[in-house]
Amino acid sequence: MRADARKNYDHLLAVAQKVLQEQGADVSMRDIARQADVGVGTLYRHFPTREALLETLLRSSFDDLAAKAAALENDAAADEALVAWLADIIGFTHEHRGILAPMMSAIEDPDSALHDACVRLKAAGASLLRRAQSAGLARADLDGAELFDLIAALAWLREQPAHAARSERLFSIVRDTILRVDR
Amino acid sequence: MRADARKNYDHLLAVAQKVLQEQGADVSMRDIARQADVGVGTLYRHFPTREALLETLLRSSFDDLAAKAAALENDAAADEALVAWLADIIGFTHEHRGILAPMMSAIEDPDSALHDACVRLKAAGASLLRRAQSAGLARADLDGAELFDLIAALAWLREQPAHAARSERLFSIVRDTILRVDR
DNA sequence: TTGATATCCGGAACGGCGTTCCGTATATTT
DNA sequence: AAATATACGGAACGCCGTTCCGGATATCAA
Repeated sequence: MRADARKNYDHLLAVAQKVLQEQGADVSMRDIARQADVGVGTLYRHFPTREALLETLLRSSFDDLAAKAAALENDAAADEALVAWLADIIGFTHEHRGILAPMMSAIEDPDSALHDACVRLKAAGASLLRRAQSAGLARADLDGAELFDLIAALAWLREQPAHAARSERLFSIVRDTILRVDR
Repeated sequence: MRADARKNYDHLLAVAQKVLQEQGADVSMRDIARQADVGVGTLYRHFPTREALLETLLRSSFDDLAAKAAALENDAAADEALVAWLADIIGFTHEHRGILAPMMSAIEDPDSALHDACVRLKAAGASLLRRAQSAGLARADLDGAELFDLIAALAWLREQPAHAARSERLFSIVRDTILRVDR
């Protein structure tokens, strides 16, 4: 990569990080380019799709979430481990406003730059769920896909201004539902 | 209203109904005008916002939902009544793809043409919930706002292609959560 | 140092969007 | 038939995502 290209690439990443954080993941590509004092062509050359940009920006966060999940696999309390990770991932989507929509399309599109990250998250959740189920700490009639749906739904709710106040409340309701073991 | 205006109004409504059903509630206003062989100005004159158009189109559906709720108030089984109505409203949002987003903003915006309809739905759900709670058939630690959130989340999930297959499954999970009475 | 060349940049261009506005046409009333 | 009120169409404005290419710039070879 040519030196000027590298510089632009790094600069774009830095600016995009700030702008995304301020405006949400659905800012216009033009805005990002403008804020970086760069032509829109330059932005698209380095990141051919919005998802490619998001993937690059969030890779470390995704890695963190995966690492956290792996660490929690060894946590003594399988139920608390699962719940803690759920809270993490919902916090993540909330922290990165607007990321949910691209993730939901990415999970269905193997060509999306975000596809792998989503699949990894889903698998990590499924694994934590299975462990909790094996320990008899989570309801048995739930699979990874369903868990992912529940997480996504909670994350979506959290993006709705009208719902903000009830965020923790609904999380705890869903938590109880997941952990409830019929006895 | 002038005769030609009335004609256009009716025609627009008919065309919009068809187009919305085919393309979802987020079709471009231009498309609607085009399909109706009408200038875009004419569409906007009759329906100054997309929400105004949606409200007019769906008014009868909203009324039906309200009437259904009222009828269910007299149903012997308060729990089944609540669940039946939940299924109805989720079916409604699914039938009218794309209606959820405008509804979620409308509920926070008293000036939206959809605001009243949303408030009525929320109130109807809350009422059915209270009745089930009084009968000891629904968990007591849930209020109307939270119920509305749960419905919205399920409706949102149902709009996600990736989730389609698990639609009924998750509905029944949430149903159990709502109806579960700690004993 | 000086070409030559590969690479990269900026921004115009295309088609689409929501929305506003107004000159023109049509219906209604006098 | 003339006057008036009303409604119509679509151009215009400023946004958007995305593509494309002429010109600028960095790198490399001589």
